[in-house]
Amino acid sequence: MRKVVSSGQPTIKEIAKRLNISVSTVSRALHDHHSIGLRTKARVKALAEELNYERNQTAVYFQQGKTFTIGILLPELSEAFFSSAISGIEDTAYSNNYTVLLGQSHDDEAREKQIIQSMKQHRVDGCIVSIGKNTRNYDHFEMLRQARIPVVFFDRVPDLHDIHAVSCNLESGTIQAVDFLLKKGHRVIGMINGPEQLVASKERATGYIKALRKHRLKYDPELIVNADLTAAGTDAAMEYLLSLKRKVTAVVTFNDYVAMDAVQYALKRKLEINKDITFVSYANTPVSGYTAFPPAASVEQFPYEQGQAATNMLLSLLNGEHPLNDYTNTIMESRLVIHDR
Amino acid sequence: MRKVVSSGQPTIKEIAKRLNISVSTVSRALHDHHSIGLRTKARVKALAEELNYERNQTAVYFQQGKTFTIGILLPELSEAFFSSAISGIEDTAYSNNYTVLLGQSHDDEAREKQIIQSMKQHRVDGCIVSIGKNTRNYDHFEMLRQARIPVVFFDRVPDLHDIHAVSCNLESGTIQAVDFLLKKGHRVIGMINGPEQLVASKERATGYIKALRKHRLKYDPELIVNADLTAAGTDAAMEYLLSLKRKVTAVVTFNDYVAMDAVQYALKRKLEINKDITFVSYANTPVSGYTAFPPAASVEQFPYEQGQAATNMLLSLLNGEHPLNDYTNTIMESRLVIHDR
DNA sequence: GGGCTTTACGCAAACGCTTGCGCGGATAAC
DNA sequence: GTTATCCGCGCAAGCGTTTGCGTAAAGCCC
Repeated sequence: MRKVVSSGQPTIKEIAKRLNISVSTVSRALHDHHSIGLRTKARVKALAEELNYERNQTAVYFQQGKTFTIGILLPELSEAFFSSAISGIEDTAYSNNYTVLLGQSHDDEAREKQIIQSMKQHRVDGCIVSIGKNTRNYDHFEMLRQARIPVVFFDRVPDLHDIHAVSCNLESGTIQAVDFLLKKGHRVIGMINGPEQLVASKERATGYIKALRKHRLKYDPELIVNADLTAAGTDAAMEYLLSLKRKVTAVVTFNDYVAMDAVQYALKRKLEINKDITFVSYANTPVSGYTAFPPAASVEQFPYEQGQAATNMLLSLLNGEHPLNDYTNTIMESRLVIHDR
Repeated sequence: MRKVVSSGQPTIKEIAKRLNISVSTVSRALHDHHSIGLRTKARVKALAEELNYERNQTAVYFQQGKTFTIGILLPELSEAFFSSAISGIEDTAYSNNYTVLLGQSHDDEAREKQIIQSMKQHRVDGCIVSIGKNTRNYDHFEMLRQARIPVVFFDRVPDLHDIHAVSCNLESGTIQAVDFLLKKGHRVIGMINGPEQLVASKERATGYIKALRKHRLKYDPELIVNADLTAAGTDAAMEYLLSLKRKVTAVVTFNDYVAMDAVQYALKRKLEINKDITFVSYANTPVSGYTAFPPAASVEQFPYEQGQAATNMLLSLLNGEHPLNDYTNTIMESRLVIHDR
């Protein structure tokens, strides 16, 4: 017969043989099943302990069709926002006895699809996903749905209605941000927004517009520019904003990294930060506190908490506490954190 | 019999039945086994395609005793160094068809042990580990060895000889760093080092001493202080260094975060950075480029490359290309990156 | 003491897949 | 025409665990 790679790990079969009882009895004894006598239980447990027995989870997973594993798909692990989110996800997954399988898409749609495929093959119980900024096709998630694998999206959420999602209401944060700038006297406020298809970009834009309307100010579409979040893209966006006839005195940037790049560009153009031009941003990255010119304020998006919330939602889907087809979009409030008054 | 939770996913059994052939034939056909006729292969593949068949990996894992999964244990996912490292690990694992299971210890030894335990139960093929800064007991890794699960340590490596490890030679980097400061005229150089039991701390210390010796300068043990890497610990260390009789004009800090905290402390003490006091650090964190007072130089530790190297090493252990008991310590050279001349 | 329930355990199937081996039939070699 | 060779496929075991059901033995009540 086939060569068995004896891993040396003892099995319940082994225990059963040594004790002259059946494997089912051993299994039940180890699970404290009521129908097993106290003496047998004790003997089984003692021997298990002695042999250093450890349940073969792969066998259990296979048998039960459940892996107690959740897949996480993110664009980029090394981005601060996502690494905090992961941290939140891993923590709550861990305390619910789930483990976490990881994949990064690097914002590449093809790789995203492959990772989802691989997770499906791994038979993860569910997924937590933040889509890449270029992803426009959602077939791979549709496949997950057909395989009955629940997915919770967070932060970068596809623009669909029939999904589970956790995200931060950036509209309100944006309103706070623009309010803040208006109160400081700024009237021409630019915005470096992200890729158009991101829900987050839309929320920022509408927040921006609503804030202006609240103050009975006219909205000038020229002032919002969509960028690709790279340093070069940010430079181009800044160049554009500074080239407008109306003099831009403040800019709302997509996130703190964009803000840092924008600051660098402004410095190159000999502008004085917080005087000639003021920046307000998103993410409230801790390191920005150490920077030379941190944004005057930043919208905190609570990545760790978003991770927790997404995981909790997924867990309640997995436990059947929440019906799979009852799509909910948990929205967390963002909050403007003011660094410089 | 037991209720089967029909996941709807077709199995080879199903295919076999529909085609009136045996499961073994189907299995072999899908694997392009030479002993299966071309016609049958085609028929099987066509039907598999049509039914959207997908191999149940949990079954394969179980049957083969291999999971194509590697476990990663790190102190803190949200630390820039580690998130870069993860990124490198995930990338190389991915391109070798391995997936990645994740756990963070938060520098807590108990949690570290639990995670290792969980990974062992998950039957990961191998592990990549960076130990917590408080970990002093290595029993959990000994258990992995007994279970024949190879482990590659990286960055934070336990002080043992019979392990596989990838790390950065901080001694050479430290020599470069101290050289740099000496050439700038500094003669009293402090060092805020990490916890004593970390190998990295020892390397930093010996590098420091060797650099002085190279320049025929006497080594004053008072100038090296071990800290715990928290902001408070850094403050205390700075307070101590600044209280010495000999006036410290430069400080080598354990990493960029410590450097940032130290800078903040110095500012509070009304010291002028790069004049009254100069900092040199480790990690070369990208954000430090944006900070008001980046360290004058930083020792790059190549986290992404360390992650890659560790993964490659683990893979060659798993493929049997490298014997399990041939313990090697791959050492990558660190390199001083000078920001401010 | 007969019928009942309870206690404590064993039997065997099932989860989906891989693989060593056996075997019938076609083909090639002599 | 006989024997050796090879092709194409099926049989069945086995991976470790769980679990529905069957069943002895023991205990209970009247």
